[in-house]
Amino acid sequence: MEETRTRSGAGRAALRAAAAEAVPPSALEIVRTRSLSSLVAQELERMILAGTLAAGERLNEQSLATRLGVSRGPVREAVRGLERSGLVVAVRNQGSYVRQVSAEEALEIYDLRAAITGLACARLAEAATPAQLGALRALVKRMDEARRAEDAPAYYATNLDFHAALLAHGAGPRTRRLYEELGNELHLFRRRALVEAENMRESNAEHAAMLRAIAAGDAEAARKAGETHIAGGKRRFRATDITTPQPAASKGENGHDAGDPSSPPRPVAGRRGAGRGPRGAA
Amino acid sequence: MEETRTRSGAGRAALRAAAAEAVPPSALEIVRTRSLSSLVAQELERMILAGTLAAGERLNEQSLATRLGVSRGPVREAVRGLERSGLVVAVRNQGSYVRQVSAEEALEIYDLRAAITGLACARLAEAATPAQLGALRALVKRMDEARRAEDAPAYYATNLDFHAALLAHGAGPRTRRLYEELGNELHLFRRRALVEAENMRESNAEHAAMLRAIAAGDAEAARKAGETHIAGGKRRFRATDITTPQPAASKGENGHDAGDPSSPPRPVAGRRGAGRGPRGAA
DNA sequence: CGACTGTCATCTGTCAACAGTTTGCGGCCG
DNA sequence: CGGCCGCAAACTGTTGACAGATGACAGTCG
Repeated sequence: MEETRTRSGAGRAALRAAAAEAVPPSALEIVRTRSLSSLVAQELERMILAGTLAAGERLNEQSLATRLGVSRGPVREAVRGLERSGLVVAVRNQGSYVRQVSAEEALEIYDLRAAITGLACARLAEAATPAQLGALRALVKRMDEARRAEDAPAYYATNLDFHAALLAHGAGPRTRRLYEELGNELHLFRRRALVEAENMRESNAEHAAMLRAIAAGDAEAARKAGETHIAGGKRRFRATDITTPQPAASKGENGHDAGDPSSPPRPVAGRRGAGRGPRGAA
Repeated sequence: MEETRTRSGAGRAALRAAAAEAVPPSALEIVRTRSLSSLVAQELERMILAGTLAAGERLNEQSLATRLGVSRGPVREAVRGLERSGLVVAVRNQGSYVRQVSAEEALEIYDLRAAITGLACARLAEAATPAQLGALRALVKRMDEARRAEDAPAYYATNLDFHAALLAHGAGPRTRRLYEELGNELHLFRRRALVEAENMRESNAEHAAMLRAIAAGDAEAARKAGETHIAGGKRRFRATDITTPQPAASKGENGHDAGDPSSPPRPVAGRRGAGRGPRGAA
């Protein structure tokens, strides 16, 4: 394809249309507010979380730019942002790769989410309104119905709503953003399906326990119930993932210090250039 | 020079040899490893945290580029990264500003750090080695000496070491990074001096309590002690900052939902362009 | 004397081009 | 026949240049 750098206007229009689809309120208005870089970043993040860009995959700037109908500049800026967010890792003169989250990191993220959920539950136990409690109860009830009907997708969706409501009422905006970012990182685990796997009965029983403690105004119990719930998810996650190194015995030296925080630049699958291969082939 | 792309093989070997030899210090070698964008980002972050770029200050891309001796491209990429990190906020066609952290956000960050510290303490209570315990004890002892000598700077530095050691032994790399980022954000509070203000006696007593619980292997008590310590810092912070809205009475509706997560683009002080004024005037 | 509008300089957003490096493939020598 | 060298291509890193927008000053009208 030779349209690499010819008509950028058409491509941009395409991007605008794609971006406008998901947002009913205004059309070209968002373009006046958001810069191309941010739109590209949003789109890349969506692609990564949706799996269109798989974990470990290499990001070709030129290809992405052409695909989105923009120049390489905005793409580079967006990738830099995503790098800071921890969604991609970059190696100089080599390229950027969608980050791969190891099992250890996934478990660590579970711990963080547990702490945050516990924090929100404790806050909620101290200052929850009857309306908020009612909303949470309704969500638990909906999950129970989904569980009875064995409707896993519905349960999963409502579960997300429940946790979102928990954070919305019991935590500030910064905490919510952090929780969301951690959730996104969890999606980069090599087998993301594990993240969504849940034992509905066990899980919802824990939800109910959290709610009871919150309603009782027992901050300490609520915090613990929240932490336990996420720890349960972590346990179910670990039980499913056979390759996870169970820390079982070695309690002495918890060698957290080893290794890089982000996964190394291992090229993984996928070749880079086609060498001197025929470039005109269509 | 016409040798642009002639002997890449020999040049490569030579460069590799040079790279292998000149490992210890840092020369122009870092430039070969890190990209300009990352270096600029690092420098900007340093400037922001050091106060060279004050909170609310506007970032002029051209000025920064000239000052750092690079083009605007790397600067823009770096700023995008810092924007994702939450250190700056950007408004389209208007510029980027060093983020201003409100009192509410600062308090929220304190809560998050408390949860993280509690997590690390609990982990440590379950799996701390005698060597780690000894190191922590030594730090507490050093702080006590600094307190007796009323050497606030020394106390502050050792306090940082103590918390760093806590995280290094009791948490994973992701947790440590998060803790550091939250600390950086705290530095963006309008009166950053408050963050560093500590009641040395009270603070170190809490350190000792944390250590006791960890040594006793009581994870729950250790977690609580860690949380209490940061909560104490939060309390001291709030007591000093008179403008903080004490949530005292209104327990009913905790309206966390209001407002943007990041401070608005308020232009704050500092004019932008000089208009059509005489530019040559000295 | 106050409010409004026109004009302009500065800055950001974006694009296109240049330079350097890494990498794969083909050929050559041992 | 295997390993090494050299070439070539693609890709990233960086720079410079161009358009659009923003904000402010200055003149003018009510």
